[in-house]
Amino acid sequence: MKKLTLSDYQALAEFRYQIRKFLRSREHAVRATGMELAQYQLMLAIKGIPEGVRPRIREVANRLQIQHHSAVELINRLESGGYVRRERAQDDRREVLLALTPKGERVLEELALHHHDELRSAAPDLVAALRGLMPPEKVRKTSAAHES
Amino acid sequence: MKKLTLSDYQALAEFRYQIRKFLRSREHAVRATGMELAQYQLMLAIKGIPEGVRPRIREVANRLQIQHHSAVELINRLESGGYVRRERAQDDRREVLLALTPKGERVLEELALHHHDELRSAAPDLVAALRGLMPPEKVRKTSAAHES
DNA sequence: GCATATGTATCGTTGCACGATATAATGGAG
DNA sequence: CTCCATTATATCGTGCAACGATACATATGC
Repeated sequence: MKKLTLSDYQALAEFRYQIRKFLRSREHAVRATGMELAQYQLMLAIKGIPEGVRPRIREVANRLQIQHHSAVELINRLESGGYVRRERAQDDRREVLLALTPKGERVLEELALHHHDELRSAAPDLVAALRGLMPPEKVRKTSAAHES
Repeated sequence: MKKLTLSDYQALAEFRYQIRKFLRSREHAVRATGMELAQYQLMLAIKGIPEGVRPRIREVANRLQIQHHSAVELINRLESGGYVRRERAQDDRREVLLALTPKGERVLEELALHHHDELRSAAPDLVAALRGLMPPEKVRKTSAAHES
């Protein structure tokens, strides 16, 4: 099995650094509204849930890739903050459906707009950092790009 | 100021989901060795530090984009686990230089190898997800696109 | 030598996430 | 219809990560 060279380690570390710088500024933006990053992400998961999928706790937990009871805790905090509302499903009364409150919608919109812009402007750097990890010969075509 | 459409929210949520799935599998790989993700990342930051930069605590904290005292705590745990060694700098005795122990090197190599492979195979999907966030017309050239 | 800056460490707190376990509702086997 | 396994949610106790405030040590300029 092949070994990593020092510059492989450097590329990994550099990629992580770039991602993290981006994440960090988002963290600050989120905190400035009085929420935590994980809470914003949960709200985003509710809002951005694919068509036809019901916003149950389990579903949202899956989208966030956390245990369902971690989601429960996040939702408890979000509900206390007045960002999110729980609602028992009527057909299957085990299910709890989630909805954003008007306050939640407002905050989410502001943050997501910022997030969207930032991500779009960071995208080229992220792509470049990913290229740094690829074998040198294959760098040119990242995925489907029929080069210039 | 422009508003986000529902599909913008879905794209953001989807991107987050894809990243997170990747991150999660790494988390599991790291935990399986008895470490936490953040601890692995700190070790990677030590190993992958740019040439000519000394692995001081402050420096590493900067690379991780955390407060220096958060790094101190991570390092305390890493040192207890025998992954990392502290060493006072001789010229400036305020500085603490970090080095991986043989055990740390071994674990890091194994994890980073796995990480490197995974990241390389996930790269096209990540790039594709990033494209999903770009305006449809500008999709072709990911980075250097000067407007239409 | 002393004030100030810089680097590291400690304390107390909060949030996140987890495993284990509990409670509630559903649905199927008999 | 009753019992039981399954599914969905919630609670409890724990550990890690990160933070702000603060303290301590060393270095450097005046």
